[in-house]
Amino acid sequence: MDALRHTFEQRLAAALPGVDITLERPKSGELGDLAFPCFRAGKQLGKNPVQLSQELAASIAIEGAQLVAAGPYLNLKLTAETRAKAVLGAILEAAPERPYGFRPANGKKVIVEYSSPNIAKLFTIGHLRSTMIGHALAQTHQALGYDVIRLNHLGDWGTQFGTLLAAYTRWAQDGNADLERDFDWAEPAPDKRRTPLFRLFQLYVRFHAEEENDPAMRDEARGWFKRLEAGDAEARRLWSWFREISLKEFQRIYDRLGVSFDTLAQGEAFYEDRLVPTMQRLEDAGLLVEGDKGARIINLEDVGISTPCLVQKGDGTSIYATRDLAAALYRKEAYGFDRCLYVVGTDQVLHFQQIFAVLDKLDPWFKGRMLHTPFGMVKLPEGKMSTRKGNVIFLEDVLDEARERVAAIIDEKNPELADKAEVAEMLGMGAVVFFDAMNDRVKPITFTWDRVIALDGDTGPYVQYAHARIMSVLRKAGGDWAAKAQPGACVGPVVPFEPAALPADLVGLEAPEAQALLFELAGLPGAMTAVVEGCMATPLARQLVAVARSFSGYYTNCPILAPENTPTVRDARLALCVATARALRQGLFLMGIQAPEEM
RNA sequence: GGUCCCGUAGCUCAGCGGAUAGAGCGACCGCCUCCUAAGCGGUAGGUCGUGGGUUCAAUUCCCGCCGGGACCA
Repeated sequence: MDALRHTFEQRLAAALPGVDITLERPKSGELGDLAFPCFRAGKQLGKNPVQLSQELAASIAIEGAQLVAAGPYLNLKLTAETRAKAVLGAILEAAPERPYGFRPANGKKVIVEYSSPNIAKLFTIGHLRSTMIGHALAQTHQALGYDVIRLNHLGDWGTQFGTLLAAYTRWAQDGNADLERDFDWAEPAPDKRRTPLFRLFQLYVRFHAEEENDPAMRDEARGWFKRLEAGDAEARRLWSWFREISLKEFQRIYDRLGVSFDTLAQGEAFYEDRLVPTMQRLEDAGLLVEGDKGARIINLEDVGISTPCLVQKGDGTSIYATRDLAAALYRKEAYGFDRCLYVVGTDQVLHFQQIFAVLDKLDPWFKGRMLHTPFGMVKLPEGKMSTRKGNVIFLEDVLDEARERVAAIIDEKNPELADKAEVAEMLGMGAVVFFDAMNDRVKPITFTWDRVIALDGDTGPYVQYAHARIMSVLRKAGGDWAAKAQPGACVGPVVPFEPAALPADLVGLEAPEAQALLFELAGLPGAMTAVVEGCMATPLARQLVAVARSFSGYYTNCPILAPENTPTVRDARLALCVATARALRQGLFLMGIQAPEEM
């Protein structure tokens, strides 16, 4: 396909010297495979675009393709066979280490900072957004040849530890020091949540509830955080223990989600001893100004940000802006990146504008390298979720509920299925994770169970279903067909398949449904590029749906194993199945979703 | 009060300078003697919030206004 594109571009350039040639992808495969809109060229040459397109169609010839003038567009339409050969070849003959749509190393380094949960809090449905968007971005960048560093800026420092330390010493230390039992003042935790982390969370929630009526408690919490920052041994010991408890739980969730990081050791606390040098650098650069109550701030009015960046509070304690600055400076030294993505919610847009502006002032090197990828908050129909108030939807509850709903459907539709539990987990996850990617907009999401765990229509399970059906056909085809859609062990973003030879003859794929499927498969590399350019998984998710949808059309209209098919037709159609299965499996994997063999 | 984001079909959302504005859900009508009906086909449903401007071309870019949200104070 790339070769054909190149030829088309060259022919156009030869016919239109001095005109910039930008090709588009037509809206549908019926129009063609590549389109050249003649508006701009027409203007440059003083010609009517409709006429220009007709002239070009008549004067340019490309083997295996037809040039069609459609109004002001010049469309390159491949013959059924060329299209099949180009697309199937690109997928089936790809080297195992560089699947379809992947690119060779480009020497660029990208840091993706994502997930970043706070210690002592449980994952809510909100955390899924950062975690899975970040995961998909990391995977796709890697697929396109970037060197990716996956960082988790754990919230393991900050004033919330003051709260936690105060709450723990107040209510837990004597009676329940090891957090092994439920508290007698709290609702007993459901079985699956009877963990030390959940009890820490309960302490946190209780402290905030009682603090409302007792402002003195706020000072108590602040006092503990000061002790922690000052290196107080007891505060440190508890902090480190809380952290350990939390990390153990987090790891379990990450394992379930199939997400991993280069390190979990570079959370906020990691930068603690870099705060003083960072403040010094700001001071040396003459950026620090005295704010209200002895706070230290940096004015950003000259760069169009009216709110100054607060880097140290009046009481001398640090704030997360300082830690983000220290982190960025450290990352420059340690990694020397080309791009640093922060997958953090829209509520932090001002914060990152400020951080990036301060970095620009401090060191021009940062200019253009820092990028905030904001995503909308998850809200409940009754309003904002609040961990403090305890009205939250926990991520694990959503995943469990999704799994149960899927299991019920399996019992109804395919009770004989082996590995029921495993498949239910795959599909449940597929539903929840895919939903999130389909809605990757800056707009907030209102959580309702039926929306987030939808299983019909444009959903993860729909794409997974297409894959399962293909595998079923391939199994029935016998021979080594099923094996051709069976990958080796995944490495990074790569789902490795052994190269498979194209059938010698590709007749049997002339039907519009087969051609439409080929067209959508051809759109996947572009979708991957769009993920990296737009920093969102949405284009990939939508292209996968388009592939799955056109596969359904192909499946219903082009019988693959029908006895009346000649072996040639059968083989060509099976080859398209294998290619589709490979593409779907790889695409889903980039998003962190597994493709089942059967469902 | 200031800054930023969002207003597209009954609902949830794509599209974000160009070819007849697309999906899913919901509604209605069809399709399992045939490779998994978690599916497929069809019908109904839109002055792309609103008023200007830029352009050969605006749902898409710019400005005002009206609604909704976020952040800062």
